[in-house]
Amino acid sequence: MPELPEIEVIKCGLKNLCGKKITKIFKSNKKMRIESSLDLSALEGAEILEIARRARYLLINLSNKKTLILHLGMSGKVMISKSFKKIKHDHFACEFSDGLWMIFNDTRRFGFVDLIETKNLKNHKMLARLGLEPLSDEFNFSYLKEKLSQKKMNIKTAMMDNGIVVGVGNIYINESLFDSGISPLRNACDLKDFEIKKLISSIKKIIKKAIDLGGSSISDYVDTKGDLGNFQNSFKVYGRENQNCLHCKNLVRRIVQNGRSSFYCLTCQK
DNA sequence: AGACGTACCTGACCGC
DNA sequence: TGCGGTCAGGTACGTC
Repeated sequence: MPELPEIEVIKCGLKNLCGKKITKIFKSNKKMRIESSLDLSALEGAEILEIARRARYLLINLSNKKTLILHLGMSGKVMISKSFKKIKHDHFACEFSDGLWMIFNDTRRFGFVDLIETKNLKNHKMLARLGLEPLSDEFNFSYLKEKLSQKKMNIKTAMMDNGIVVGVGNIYINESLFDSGISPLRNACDLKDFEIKKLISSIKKIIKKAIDLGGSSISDYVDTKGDLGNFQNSFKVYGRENQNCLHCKNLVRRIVQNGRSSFYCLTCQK
């Protein structure tokens, strides 16, 4: 499933679409999580100016002052192909003047495709209330200390709150808490200063490494060329229930917090 | 207002 | 072989 590193890898894979003109649109009649604000046929004739990313949203800025927003949900894929033969779960595709196609396929339809006036982008209901990018300089000790001081919930759930920091999903928060030696059960507001600092550096380190390795391929993530990522081979706790902790050899435990699996080591994470 | 639970969706997997 | 149940999880929304 795509988290921030996977979206970043896909963004880079789409960069060579810049300068291309959209000539044709395909849209399935299956309902996505949210319906497009503008008629997608307005894409035809537009040129791609820039590919950007905010949180888990891919933002494709167009010459007609509109922005195409793609969200991959749990199972979305974006592929670049020399032809388009519709297969199951293809929900959106556009052809460019050189014959290339960009195809959006999403088995579980947790994702969506939306077209919006670029000037209204910041007010889009999915983008308006987002917290900081984890790799930004603003995501630092003083910011996180302030945010966590208001949170009575456990640290794992708190860090998955998009209003604090974006793009850190279940895999990366599990790995980051293990790396920083912090139990997912700790109250967010009880973390010591040194623990907050360690957690921030772990998150930044792990997300950077995941981007370098091409993202994590579990279930069905692939990049725009259909290649798998490699970060899943670096997991230290995620998905390792009842296996030995790589540091102390005790068993990795699995619990459920806020309806999501948490994996952690009782000995290494306090 | 903050915290928590649930719905959305499909395919893989498991036990009988 | 097949069938029903469970799980995966980002996000919005409903409820207390």
